[in-house]
Amino acid sequence: MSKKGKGEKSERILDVAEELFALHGYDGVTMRQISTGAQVDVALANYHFGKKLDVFYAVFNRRAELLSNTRRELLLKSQQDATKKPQTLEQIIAAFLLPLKFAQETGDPGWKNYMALLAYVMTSPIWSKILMKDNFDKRVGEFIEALKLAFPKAKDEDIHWCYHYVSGALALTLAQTGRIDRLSGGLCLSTDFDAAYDRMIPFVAAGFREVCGGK
Amino acid sequence: MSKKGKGEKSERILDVAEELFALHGYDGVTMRQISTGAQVDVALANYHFGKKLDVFYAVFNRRAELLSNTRRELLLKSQQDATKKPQTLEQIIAAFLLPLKFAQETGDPGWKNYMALLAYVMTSPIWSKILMKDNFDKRVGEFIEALKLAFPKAKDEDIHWCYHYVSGALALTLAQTGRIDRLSGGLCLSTDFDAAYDRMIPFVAAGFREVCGGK
DNA sequence: CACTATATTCAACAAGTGTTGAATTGGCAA
DNA sequence: TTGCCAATTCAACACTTGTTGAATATAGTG
Repeated sequence: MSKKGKGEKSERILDVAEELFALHGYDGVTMRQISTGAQVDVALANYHFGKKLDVFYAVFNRRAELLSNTRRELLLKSQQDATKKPQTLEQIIAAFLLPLKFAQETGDPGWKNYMALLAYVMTSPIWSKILMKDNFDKRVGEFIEALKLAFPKAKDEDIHWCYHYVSGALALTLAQTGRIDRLSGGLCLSTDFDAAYDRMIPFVAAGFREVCGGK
Repeated sequence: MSKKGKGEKSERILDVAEELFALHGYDGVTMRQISTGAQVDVALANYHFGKKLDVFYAVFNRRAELLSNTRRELLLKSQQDATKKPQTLEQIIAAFLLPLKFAQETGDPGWKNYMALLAYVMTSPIWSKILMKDNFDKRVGEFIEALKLAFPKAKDEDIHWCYHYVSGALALTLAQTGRIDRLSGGLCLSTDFDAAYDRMIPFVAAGFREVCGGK
């Protein structure tokens, strides 16, 4: 039914590629590592997706749309709930962050790898320009518009910088580098997205109120 | 005088490698790209530094110590200034962030590349484990101790997560991906570290106070 | 000058890279 | 059966990779 990659081997290739790209980056992964990991011939990935670059794109796009749609749904839903008044700041931020938490809770272990891949793309000077503009920038635009409504007196400059900090805190969380595990002596775990998001929302909400005006 | 790499060609190699590694990552750069960029033979980098991995380490370590020392100096200085009472939260955060701003202001264009490299290392699941433990983790430990003094009632868990958010906001700023430029329509610039740090300090300070207790 | 140690280049190797055209398999329809 | 198309494997290609040992240049010292 789907346009590309019907077979199960095709999805296995994407799964393995997802994990490897997330861990080693685009250039740190070879087609043979992918194919041996998926237990298929080296030529099969090329047959299904085209060049190595297209494999990378296929991996990235596979879950991008789903994530983007969930974000929009949550944002719209919270807008409808708060009929008259603008949404609360926490609602806006939650609509932006929680879809990642929900994806994690589906149980599909591939999401964990995809989030690390997303962090890799977000922080790369090269990939961020190529891959973030299609799906993600549109949602970010809506997110920023909602923030402008929540802080009508704030300068656009301030809102964009504050969003930038949220984006950074999120990216490092998605990356799951394990650094917080070591620094905290095991008290905090990189993979504990519940703990991460529960604190991140009040943290960045307070930051927004401080920088973008009282309210 | 220095133990390694006296010649100017040797430094040219590090400069070019620094720029390329920051942009493309470790695996995205070849020894020949480095050598042609530095206008030297391909074997020279091996002669001076050893294997490709050692070149990468040499690039990273060249400025790591200097940065780490500046951080300690600023942290100690602010501790002495506020003799009795613990430092203000803003002082602690500034001691952590401003050394990067100062390095930028030296005029050496290499620092810009090094910061992108630092972001690459910080967000990489692999490199962060290898490279951050020597110089940086020690300073982070002192930083977190100072935060514990500033928030004596806070749970260690909360402090570590909040530091994690600061670290993420910093990393994405250092990466200079140019994304904020595009999203803001040119209103904000990735390379404008002044604008980034001036807002980042009050932003994360408010976040800390929210999550780690009133004060 | 000669001697020496360092710095730099030259030439080449073995291994690994992405990619592709041909060959093979497998299932399904006529 | 036969034919057909998609999926998969096989084998190989041209090219690039990191690395190294030998050769050459350079500069400092006696």
